[in-house]
Amino acid sequence: MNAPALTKNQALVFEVLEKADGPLSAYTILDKLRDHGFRAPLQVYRALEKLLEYGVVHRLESINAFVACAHPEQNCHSHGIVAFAICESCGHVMEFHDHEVDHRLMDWTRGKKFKAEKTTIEIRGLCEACAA
Amino acid sequence: MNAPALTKNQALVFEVLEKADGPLSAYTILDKLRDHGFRAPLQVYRALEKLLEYGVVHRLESINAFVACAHPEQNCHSHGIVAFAICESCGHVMEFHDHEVDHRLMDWTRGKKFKAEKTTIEIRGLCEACAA
DNA sequence: ATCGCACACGTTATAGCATAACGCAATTGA
DNA sequence: TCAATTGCGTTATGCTATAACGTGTGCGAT
Repeated sequence: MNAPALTKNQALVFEVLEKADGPLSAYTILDKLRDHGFRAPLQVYRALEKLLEYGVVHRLESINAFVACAHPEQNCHSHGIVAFAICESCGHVMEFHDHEVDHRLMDWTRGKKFKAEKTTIEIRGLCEACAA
Repeated sequence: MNAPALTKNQALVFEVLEKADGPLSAYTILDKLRDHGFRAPLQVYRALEKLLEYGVVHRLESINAFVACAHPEQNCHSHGIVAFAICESCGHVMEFHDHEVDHRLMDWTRGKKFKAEKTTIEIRGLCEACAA
């Protein structure tokens, strides 16, 4: 799923996420875009839905927030499972991939004949700076 | 964290989760316990908080639901990271552990000096029966 | 014994996250 | 040109979770 040109709303939402230095909730995004004419949550959620589909934005399930992909130039969907480390103090998020983890999880699903659609890996804790 | 004797509310909530053959939302639990005097969400959330702490219940972040631990006789917290495969069709959940995955994620966090507190691994898709 | 503390509990209210359902406008392609 | 698709705006609603307050009970320390 490669990203076609973004619509106005999608571009606005993406821009907000890119500029943020951490994940944002849909409602926070909404607030940041009120000056640009956003009035309702659905405007944000609809844009997010597409951005997620294009792979340029990730959803952090454990904190109900969204974050711009760390390397949007490539197609993130081709990197296998994306994992996140989320600092609960400063809110910073690190995105990474580990093919061995992918492999082990795929082994498991294959063994169970489970058809995986979407896998979430999120580590919450304290980043180096905050743990000190 | 080993489980002390459960209080009345905790026992009721745990029983509901044990009898269910899939994850339940807090509000679904609430509805099932109205006959036992439950009136408000907090009664459920407070019980769940303790049950999570004792390791006899897991929270599924990606679907905002709760499920009884698959092997509550042991202390689940001692098994390393718990992973879940969640069927989006029938709602069934499989719980598993993979020490190699744990190891890889721990390697990563150690490398980044990230202090992990809680790790979520959830695979959503279709179970064997539903994929057929 | 009784005071103080910790903890479970009950209740009301509110905050935060997400989607349903309707209608309109622009685009596209048969 | 007509039908289908997609994006957009709006109102309303539903689901998830917690804040804040007060009550009662058990239990150890003085």
